[in-house]
Amino acid sequence: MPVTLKELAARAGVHPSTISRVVNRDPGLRIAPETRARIEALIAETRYRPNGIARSLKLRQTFVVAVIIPDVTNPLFAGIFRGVEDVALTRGYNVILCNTDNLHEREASHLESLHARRVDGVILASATLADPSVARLRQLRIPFVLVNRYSDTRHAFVGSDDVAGGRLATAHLLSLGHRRIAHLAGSQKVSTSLLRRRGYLEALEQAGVEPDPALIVDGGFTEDLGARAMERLLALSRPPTAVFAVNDMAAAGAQDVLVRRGLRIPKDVSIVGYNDVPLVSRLHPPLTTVRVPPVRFGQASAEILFEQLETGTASSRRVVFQPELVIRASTGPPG
Amino acid sequence: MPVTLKELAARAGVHPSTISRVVNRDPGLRIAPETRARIEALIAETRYRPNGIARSLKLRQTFVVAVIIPDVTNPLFAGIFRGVEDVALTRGYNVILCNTDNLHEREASHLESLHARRVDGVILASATLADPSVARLRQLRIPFVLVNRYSDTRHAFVGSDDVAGGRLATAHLLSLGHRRIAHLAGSQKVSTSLLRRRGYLEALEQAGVEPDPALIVDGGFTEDLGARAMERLLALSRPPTAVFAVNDMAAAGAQDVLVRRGLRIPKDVSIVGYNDVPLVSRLHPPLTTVRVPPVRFGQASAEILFEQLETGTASSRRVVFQPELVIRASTGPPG
DNA sequence: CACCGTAACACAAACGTTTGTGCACGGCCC
DNA sequence: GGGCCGTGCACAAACGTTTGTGTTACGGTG
Repeated sequence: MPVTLKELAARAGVHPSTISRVVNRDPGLRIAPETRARIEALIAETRYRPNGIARSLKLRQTFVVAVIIPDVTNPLFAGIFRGVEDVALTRGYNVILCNTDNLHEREASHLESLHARRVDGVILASATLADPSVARLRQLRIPFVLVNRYSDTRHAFVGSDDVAGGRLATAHLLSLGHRRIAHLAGSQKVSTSLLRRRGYLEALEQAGVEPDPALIVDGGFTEDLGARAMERLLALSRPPTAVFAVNDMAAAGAQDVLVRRGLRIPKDVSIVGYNDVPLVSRLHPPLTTVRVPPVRFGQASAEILFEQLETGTASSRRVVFQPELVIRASTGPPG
Repeated sequence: MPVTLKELAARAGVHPSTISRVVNRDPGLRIAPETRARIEALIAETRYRPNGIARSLKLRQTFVVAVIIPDVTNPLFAGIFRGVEDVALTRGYNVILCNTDNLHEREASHLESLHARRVDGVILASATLADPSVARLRQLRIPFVLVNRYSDTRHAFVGSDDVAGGRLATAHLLSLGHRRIAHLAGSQKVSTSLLRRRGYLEALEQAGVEPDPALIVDGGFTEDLGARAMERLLALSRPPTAVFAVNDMAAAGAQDVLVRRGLRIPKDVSIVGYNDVPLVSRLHPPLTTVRVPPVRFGQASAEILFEQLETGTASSRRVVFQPELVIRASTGPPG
């Protein structure tokens, strides 16, 4: 049971409020130097730390923010978290991490819990399009910023230009001479997937190649789902010569089935991923991918959040980074 | 500004304590069915959620635990986090995540902050041998459990048998015929590194091969450090025919320099990693490694922590999992 | 009819802070 | 010597709960 203000006050022979003021360096405090010295000595001696709970209750501020993501196990989201933690620490904040596994129900349940805890703000990386959770956040008047994905364009958001990313990847394949380019799309309920697909379509159109619906397969974000999608593509009468995957894990899954089938990459099939997560540069062959800066996502979103906390007004700032194509050995001219 | 107990009480025409008791389903509460109905309707209508801060202050319990790890970006620690979050959620707990980057200072600073917040418990995955933070945790009387690494053997701990893991990896290489087996050791300040190295030495001894100090190079846990260590090994007059790395990232780094030098794996050099993180199975060649169950680490440690919270007594339970060798294509007989 | 038990609540203190205001005392000025 | 001002604190309310202990009214009992 740690020391309390009252106990310190009793030992110092002063009123608790006095202790409080020296702890908080109240600028309006007029105090005798010797009294202050006595109190400070006592504080140091007892290693007194104010009870954050009581403090929060009084101040109506918890100095805690939460980040909600689909899954930390995904390096993209882990990076985002690092970014927000970085800036949160400099402000004396701690951060609660919530994984949703892309389940709306879990997201909603986390939200209620975070509300009950009165977190000062939320950074949401798991938003789906028209996500009911963001409506709830507004209703609860919890400051928040969307990151990586957005639910609609009215809210503060930081991410990257996914349309441009999709275009980048697809244009790269087109420039290599590919015409039958497949797309391993993610869930169309999330903005990133939707936009990358749009970028894909735009690039095709711009190159004058007619998109083939059969070449667009809705998969998911995991190795497993990427692999299954790839299998469906290979079953086609005219399989693609290249595939653009919605993320690196799906690409890795696809790559795996290609290798198992004895197909050569990029000779038989070129492949490009998205995110540039660790180790994809060491795949066989090293994966061409679109790089985004997850840590900066986190930092920027945290900064916007704190801005909101300071001004007390919801912002609708949008900061979008430009993705970067990193060309490795998984792409080449069609054989 | 959310509804408070008092407001509800006023609107329901009862005393706040009554509302509190129905919210908390106080078993000793005798209440008129109609009053209860009225209150429950009001609760539902206003979506009232008790202020967790006030609750925590009164109950002296925050229902928050913290997980302290070196870096979430490492899938091992991400997995541990998922494990603890899983079980924490079922108990109505949220979890704060803290990254230390293996910096004692950051660890200590996090600890003070967590103490000020009065978290109910801590799960520490970043402990070094004789870690001062562990001493501090005891001093602060914060229930905690060590995971993956330990600081000394007196405290609750969950992890795996790293000596066995080191033996497993080394014995595998020995059985393939290797005699000059190098070890990319991590920091000898952390138990995992120390123990894996011990396992390595034990296996050598058991096989009757004299360990060569030149073949043991202290590196670190990153790709970069693994790469540099590998370079030093290759500069030796008699380089090793196999290397056992303290973790997968170091192994990947080592693998990269081997490939760049035009050496064939496993023909020229065999390599084995540790942890079996995602994608190492898709490296070129797929990495032989020692698998540990990070999520179960997290779950088990959380369960021990909650056990301590319930009984109110510090435990010194140790649960250790047996690591598993998974043999892939990065290991083979010496060429 | 006095008494008691019980149902159905109300009361108030406490958790550990923060902060606006109040107050006593001493010194200075005129 | 009275008034005034500044210094150095003390006082108390408030933040939103929880919970042990009253308190009231009513119905039943002997």
